Amino acid sequence: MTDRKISKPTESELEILQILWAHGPSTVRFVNDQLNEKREVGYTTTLKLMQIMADKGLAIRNTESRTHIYSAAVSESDTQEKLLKQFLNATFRGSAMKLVMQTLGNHATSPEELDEIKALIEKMEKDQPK
Amino acid sequence: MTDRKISKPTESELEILQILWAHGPSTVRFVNDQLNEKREVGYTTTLKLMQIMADKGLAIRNTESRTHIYSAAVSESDTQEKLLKQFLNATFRGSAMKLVMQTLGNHATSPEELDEIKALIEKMEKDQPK
DNA sequence: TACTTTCTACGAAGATTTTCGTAAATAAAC
DNA sequence: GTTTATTTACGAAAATCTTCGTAGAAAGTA
Repeated sequence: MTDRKISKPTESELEILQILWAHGPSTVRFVNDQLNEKREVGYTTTLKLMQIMADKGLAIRNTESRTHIYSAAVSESDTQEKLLKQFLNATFRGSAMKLVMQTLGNHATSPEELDEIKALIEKMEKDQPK
Repeated sequence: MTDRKISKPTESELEILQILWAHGPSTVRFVNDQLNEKREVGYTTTLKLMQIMADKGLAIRNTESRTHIYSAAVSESDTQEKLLKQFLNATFRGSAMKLVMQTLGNHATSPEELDEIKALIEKMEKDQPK
């Protein structure tokens, strides 16, 4: 169905989107091979999921040749932003700060990355001073 | 079933956990009322969910009085940490930095909170210098 | 050409999650 | 004491998500 609003991808759909974002337009075979590097998935399972994604408007498919080519129809950053918002509300009751603190505290971040984050914070403080 | 490993809460279960974390041990009636401030949910729906949560080990119930009292059986921070890890991998392919940047960039954070985050970063850099 | 492989379409089974109706027990109200 | 309201238990329907089997078309191979 060509729905007005694009629905939130399921976990499996997100997995496929990650592959499409990382590798660009791909065949079902390629996506399935990628998935199978992590876990066993049947070919028709992947096919069906990608067809559903095309239906939902999450992917676009080019049917010119017999082997269809699928591409992501939603951008990575838009999707991340939307999912982040939901996750933030559902899991951290909307507290961006708690999420950031928890992330920094528990997940590896290089000194360069920390500097980059600090720079962003300082920029934000400058733009909107106390 | 008393399962060894406590399973990841579903969205609805997480919603209920949030209420239990925020308000402490509660009755089904109270939780249902809280839920209904956001959206319409039937009483027996909430009851069933909470019974399932007790089965799964996500909640503990006290059945001493007729009106059972449920409490969270998992801690808020442990659950956040577990869910964050999964979300980070699924949505940001494991890049903690991208998630932090995206969060700071798009979600309101007060100057005080920004300072607190900056302080954490500086502490991390001191503990593990370049 | 005949055989094999690869691909899409389709439908449906399986699994999980969410919802609720009904019944029975207990408590409260009259 | 009878009626009404509240609560739990149970089961199953509904909704969503995941998986795959089968069939047929198209392409490749001997």
